[in-house]
Amino acid sequence: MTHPGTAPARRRPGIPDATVARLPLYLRALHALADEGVTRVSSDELAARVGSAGSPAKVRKDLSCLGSYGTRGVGYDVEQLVASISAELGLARRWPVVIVGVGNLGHALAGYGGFASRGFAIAALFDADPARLGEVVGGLPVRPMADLPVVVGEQGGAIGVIATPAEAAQDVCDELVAAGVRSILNFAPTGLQVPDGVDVRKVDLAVELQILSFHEHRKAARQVVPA
Amino acid sequence: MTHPGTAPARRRPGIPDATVARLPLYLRALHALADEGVTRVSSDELAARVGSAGSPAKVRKDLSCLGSYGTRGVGYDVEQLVASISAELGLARRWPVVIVGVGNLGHALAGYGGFASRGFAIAALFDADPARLGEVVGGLPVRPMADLPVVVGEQGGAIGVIATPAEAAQDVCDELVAAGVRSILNFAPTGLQVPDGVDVRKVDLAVELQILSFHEHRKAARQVVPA
DNA sequence: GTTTGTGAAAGGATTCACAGCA
DNA sequence: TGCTGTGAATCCTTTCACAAAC
Repeated sequence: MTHPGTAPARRRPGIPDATVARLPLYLRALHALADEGVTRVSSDELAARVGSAGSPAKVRKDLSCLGSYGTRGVGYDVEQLVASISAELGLARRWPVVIVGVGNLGHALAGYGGFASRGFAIAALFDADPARLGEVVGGLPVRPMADLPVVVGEQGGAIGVIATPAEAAQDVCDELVAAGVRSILNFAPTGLQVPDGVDVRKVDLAVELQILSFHEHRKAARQVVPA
Repeated sequence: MTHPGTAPARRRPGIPDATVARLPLYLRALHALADEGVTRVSSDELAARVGSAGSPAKVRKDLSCLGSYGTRGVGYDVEQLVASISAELGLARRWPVVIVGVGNLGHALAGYGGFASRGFAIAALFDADPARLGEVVGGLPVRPMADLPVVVGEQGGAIGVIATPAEAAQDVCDELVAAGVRSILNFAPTGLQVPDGVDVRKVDLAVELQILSFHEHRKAARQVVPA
């Protein structure tokens, strides 16, 4: 910190991306700790809980971005950290999520309980296939794409989830952006072009497997030709 | 390259992780190009196809790890690159995948066509719930966890996918490792402890949304208090 | 002229290691 | 004594920029 002795926490002129990506993992672990009745945790313990992505030094550096919520010689207050990270991630508000594409994956997402418990509310489901319209999935009716701007407008913004086949993804993406969505989670196995100011994160199941495949392949090679 | 004029491609004393994570994206884009009948591609064009994760310089550096498969002034041969990346990722072989947990998400994964077309074969489905045993999902019967070592043994190794609730994930992970699985894709929202030599990749849907939430939150703040 | 391949520079992220505080 | 907070050092990644090759 630049100078000591003033307000307890000043922080945050830009949190590194790598840290932002880990804050949700800490939050997850802290909620689990809270459920177990634990009230204090050290950087060592928290790192262990997070698994392979965590080291004690990383935990401390990451958390120091939020201000000083730890006590030397003792550790961090679980409840306080939960509050601080939640605030930083913008989870004070419950974000509306719209899911486009109600195939296999869309169904699974619509039925996933983990969203509600972690700050998100599924606001609506959409599908381009007229045959699916009106079908009720996870308690919500499937709506036509034409309704998208209305729903996003009503919600005052939303996070968009693309769960369509690859061929449809760019069109859907364009429609989401036109409707005012500025954050998109893309499950379709294709890259998306978006204007500045729109964030896209992608999850491609086959890509994850291929990365594992690379390492598995290497391990196998190492056994045959050791050293 | 250290010295010119010898064999056409020498390569690969360790590919950086960041590059490994992008090779599947290039492969995806190249397959799409091939389907369109395109036979040559430049680093600029490939970068554009990959979307936000690509820059021409990155493409060139990444591909240079595989050896020299480009032609200056012309670009890369699509077919040759597909072959070269596939080989590097170990996709000559079709990897068996075992899925544990046949809930919402497990169903979606079992029914996902994208695995087969991209180098993977679902070898078996498992669930700890006796009520689900024998149920047929995506053409495969749900089997008891006790069968896991047999199946992994028969296949000579496999990639494990954990699609269970968080509470069960660590136990399932231990069983997978005990059965000989050394590469795991974890969809359960919890960190996993694994011994050395086992790779874990994780996909947590709520975590992805929370990262988007952070940026959305920031964007909103920026509008209210503009610089 | 065009586009690759690659050193060199710049920018981030992680780890180290220890001062500072409870 | 124990554990946080943090500069310094290290490592990894990305970008730049240009010579070499077509």
